[in-house]
Amino acid sequence: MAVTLQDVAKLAGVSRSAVSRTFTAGASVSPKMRARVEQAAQELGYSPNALASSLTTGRTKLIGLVSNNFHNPIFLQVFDKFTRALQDRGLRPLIVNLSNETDPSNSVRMLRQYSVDAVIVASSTLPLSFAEAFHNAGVPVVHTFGRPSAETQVHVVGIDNVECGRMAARELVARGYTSVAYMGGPKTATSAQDRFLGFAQEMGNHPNVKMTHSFSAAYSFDAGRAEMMRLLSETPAQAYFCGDDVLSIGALSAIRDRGLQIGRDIGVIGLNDMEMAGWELVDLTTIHQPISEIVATSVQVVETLLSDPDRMPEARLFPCRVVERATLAPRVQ
Amino acid sequence: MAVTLQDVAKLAGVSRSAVSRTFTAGASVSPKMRARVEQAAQELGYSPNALASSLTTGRTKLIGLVSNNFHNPIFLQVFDKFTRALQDRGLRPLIVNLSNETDPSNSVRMLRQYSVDAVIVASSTLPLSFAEAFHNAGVPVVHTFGRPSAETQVHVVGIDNVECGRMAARELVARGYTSVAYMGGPKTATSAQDRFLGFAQEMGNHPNVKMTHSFSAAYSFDAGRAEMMRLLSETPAQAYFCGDDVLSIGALSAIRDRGLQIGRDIGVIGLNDMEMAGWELVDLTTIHQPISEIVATSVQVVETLLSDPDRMPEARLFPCRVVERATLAPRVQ
DNA sequence: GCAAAGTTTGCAATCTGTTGCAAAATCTGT
DNA sequence: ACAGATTTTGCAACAGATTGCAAACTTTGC
Repeated sequence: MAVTLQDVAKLAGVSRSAVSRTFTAGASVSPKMRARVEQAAQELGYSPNALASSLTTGRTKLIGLVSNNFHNPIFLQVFDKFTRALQDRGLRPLIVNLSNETDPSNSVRMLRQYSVDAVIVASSTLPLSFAEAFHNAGVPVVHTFGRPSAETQVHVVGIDNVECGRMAARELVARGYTSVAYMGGPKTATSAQDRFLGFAQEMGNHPNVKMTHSFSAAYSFDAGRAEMMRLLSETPAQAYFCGDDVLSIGALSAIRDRGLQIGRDIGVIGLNDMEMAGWELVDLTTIHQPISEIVATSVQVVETLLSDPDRMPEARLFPCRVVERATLAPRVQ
Repeated sequence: MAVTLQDVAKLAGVSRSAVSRTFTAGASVSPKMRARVEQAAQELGYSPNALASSLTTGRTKLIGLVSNNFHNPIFLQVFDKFTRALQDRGLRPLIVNLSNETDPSNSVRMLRQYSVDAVIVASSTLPLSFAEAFHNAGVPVVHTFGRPSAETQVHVVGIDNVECGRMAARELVARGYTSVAYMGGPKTATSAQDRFLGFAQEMGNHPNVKMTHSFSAAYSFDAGRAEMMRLLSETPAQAYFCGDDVLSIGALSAIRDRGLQIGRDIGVIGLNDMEMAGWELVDLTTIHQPISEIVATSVQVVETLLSDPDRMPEARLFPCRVVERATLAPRVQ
């Protein structure tokens, strides 16, 4: 059914090599030859088989894009940007949905079977070991939204979660709250841990402000709402740093339900600055995470890794900034 | 670097065919042989090269998943379900993000180069011709969320948008509104057209109720908000059927901004029943679209198409139902 | 224990394309 | 028009697997 190199060669009356070369950038073909081949190819509707060529070249241009985060709307943006950036460079994203997996070995095997040229692990909740499994299998890998670490061999692109924790803490202190809390994502997520670390660290500088903390079950609306419900039934803090916007929105929902007024009775600051955070009915004060830059950089790193797979691993962390909206009390002069 | 069939064969002291057969389900290998090969494979960490095998078998197990909808949160659910359903069947989704494309030919070419076994077009805004382009290229295709048509050769899985339009109209009439409107998605989207068709058709049975309509720029929050802003500055209807939940939420935002009370002053009914529609701060009355079934069926159809590519095309449409929440006036007795 | 039937195995061709190498063709300068 | 340099072309081997076929083995029935 499909038309092959062979068919084109026959029709054009030339060797198979000639056809191959017309479709290989930088190969030596005379204009005359090229014209003849292209004519024949046109006629037959030929287009080269990328998989067959990958056999000899050792390059598939397939990039594994693995994530376990298919419930947080921010990841739709992430996927959008990733898929576009990759295809703009002629690379093809092969998606792996890890939602229930805890064991990397399956995905490693599968992606190796498809000879992906590299893997992007896009998750702030997967442990370092996950990305490392790819590295150990000899596949270049970048961990987007990962935790940087001196000992690892994997490239990391993301934000400094510890610094974000500090930033949130400073922000709450500056608003004059005297009792604050961290309501994190799942305890096992590196991002949840690091954000807490920074938060607690900064609060250490303000012994007169009371600090508590807790973790919720997932980075999801329901988890945020449930956790805030629980907190409100005890003695709540004056303001919360929620580990993520969608968690924050869940928390806001619980707070409203209790008839408390957000911003005045109780403050919330999130993290991510997802599109929805700016919607009038949410209007969430949050820490902006520069998703576009993170994704763009990740793809860039992948690209350099393609030509230089053993390049020294580095961590590329982007600065964040707080976006002031309506869920915190005004700054104290 | 990579270990091949050859290497395993050598180590096990058997022919390459033997190794190939141990890794091919249903091939004839003695238990003794199999054990020996598996032992050797284990030792070398061998796993077969899916791409090389696809050369001879003509099957890649790659499924093109093409969409242009990376801004509507409902599509994160869609991707989640698709990627899982596919990988549960040993199929691999190769994503194509079409956001800016209008010409199918690029994606057709690209997916043919990668020899995808089939394509899923997941979009309610792309024209029929898009999916047909794949069919014409000889690639089995199912159009999820597409518009069924008697003349086409492509399989369609989705909902009956015309019926949904009628359903919305009946619902608004039952609430006693005397002036209603349709605020659709982009005029070029088949879903927006069909929903309007049904809406207008049903309203034809109620000449005493005034009906108007308009289309917005996209299925997005911003578009919904902008369009509702515009409508409110003229003489708004009492209730709106918005073509989609995210559009509805945009509209709600505009309505609140005007200081109008939702449900009492002005009614809104959406379509999709996205997760967010159930969040307390949204609480949107909407028409539920059974995403899970639609996706599951789409993948099923793809699977049957793999073994029987020329199977008669059919449309599989799922019933929808309205989910009553807080954005419409109560039903009139 | 033997022939017939049934299994398992290996050989060699095949899938589609790339590439090093040497032969053929073309170009250059005079 | 010719030698020498340069470019273009085709041959044949190769990438990593699968598979029809026939040879080699096992099993079965008697």
